[in-house]
Amino acid sequence: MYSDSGAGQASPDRIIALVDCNNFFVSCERLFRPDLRNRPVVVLSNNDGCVISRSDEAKALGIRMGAPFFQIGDLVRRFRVAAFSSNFPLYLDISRRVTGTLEEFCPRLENYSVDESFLDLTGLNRLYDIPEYCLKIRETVTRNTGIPVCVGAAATKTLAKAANHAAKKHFLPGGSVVIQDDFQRRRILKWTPLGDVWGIGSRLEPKIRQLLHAGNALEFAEGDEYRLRHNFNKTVYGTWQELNGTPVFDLDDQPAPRKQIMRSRTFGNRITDFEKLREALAGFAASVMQKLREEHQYAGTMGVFISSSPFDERPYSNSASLNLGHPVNDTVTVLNGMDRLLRHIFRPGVRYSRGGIILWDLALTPSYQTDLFDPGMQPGPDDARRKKLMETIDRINSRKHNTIYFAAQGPAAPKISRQTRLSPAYTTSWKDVPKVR
DNA sequence: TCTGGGGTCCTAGGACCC
DNA sequence: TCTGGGGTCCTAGGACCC
Repeated sequence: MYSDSGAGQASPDRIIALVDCNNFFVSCERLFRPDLRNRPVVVLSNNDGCVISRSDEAKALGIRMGAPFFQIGDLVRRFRVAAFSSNFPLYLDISRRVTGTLEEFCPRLENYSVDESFLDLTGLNRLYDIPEYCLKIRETVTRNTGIPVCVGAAATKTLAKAANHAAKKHFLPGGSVVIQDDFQRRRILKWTPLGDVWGIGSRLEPKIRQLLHAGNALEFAEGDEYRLRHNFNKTVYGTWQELNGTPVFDLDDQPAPRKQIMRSRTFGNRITDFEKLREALAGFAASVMQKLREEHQYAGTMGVFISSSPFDERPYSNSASLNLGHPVNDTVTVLNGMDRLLRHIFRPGVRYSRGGIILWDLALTPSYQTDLFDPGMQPGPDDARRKKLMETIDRINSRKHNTIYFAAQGPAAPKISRQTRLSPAYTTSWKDVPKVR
């Protein structure tokens, strides 16, 4: 993430654009439901628990990000708010289409999240007028995919974020803001509340406000460098430098393989029974191992965690981990490990509301060669059979999720959470493709 | 019995992001 | 009754070694 070299010595025409989809999950749902165009719409988290995406109309009603759905029941009924369970396969598919369009504009691109990409436009100012180019990106994405986006561009990622934020909040028209000189930089930063700066969250905001007497991004950027460096860590200092136009965070267009993978859910109903809990965790294990194999990785360490609701009178949570000896990618080994770990931390009488599996020490090879002289570490015929079995299961399940599952997952394997407001899988499942009459 | 400093490695916890 | 899921990075402090 940090520049290895040349931080602060970027070419004078370095320009990074951030393209951010507006209300992304809601916009995806609206693609196939044009009748929802001017209605308030929200998308809900797992178990239809919290609001995780809101249309402008829903925001105007005062529905907060993360609001528990059951708490806004009145608003939902009174204003006919359309609510959807989250449909991640759909959102991922649309996300890929957006990225595909962006690639036509810029070869160097970082997919920062499902709804945001950084584009390196450095050098293009010799061929194009950058503000015009950004507007064209915006129009083309919307035309090709139906998803509205905003664009912000500047010399650093943090400034591009601020510019994008300004475009989104309708500070400036056109849905695109480009910072090209110091006057524009100061103007945008003055409009940006401190807590909206990328990298400044709810814990740091009051501390910075107090120590640097800063209420907005400009006052933060002009705060005393010495005080800053002696009171905060280097990430905060990096953010400060970026607001002042010095690049610190590089474009990460070739992300390293991830370092951990996990699967966890809040259960649709509380679980007290050991067997039921084990079945739920077996489902997470199967899912996380499939993901691991998809990414051609092997795990060296696994962990299990379980907890009651934090709102319980006497909350309980615990976790345990296990060194797997050598990196593995077969589900059976992890299911056995999960069983051992769970027996260790399971406490009877607790109403469990959540659990999960984590894998660490990921590697791209099984690394049998750790000990050439120990025949126990060589791949044997069992490993080959196991490998073949996993490949077969993955191939079948890639066509239809959970067609084959492990006995440990129990008879109710696919149903751990409640999703009562799911939209059809318009783009990823043939049977749900909309029909033209 | 008491007494030193410096280095590395690991882990837990805290902060952030979307 | 009902409160998301999946990541990253940084730092402090303990264990251990010489």
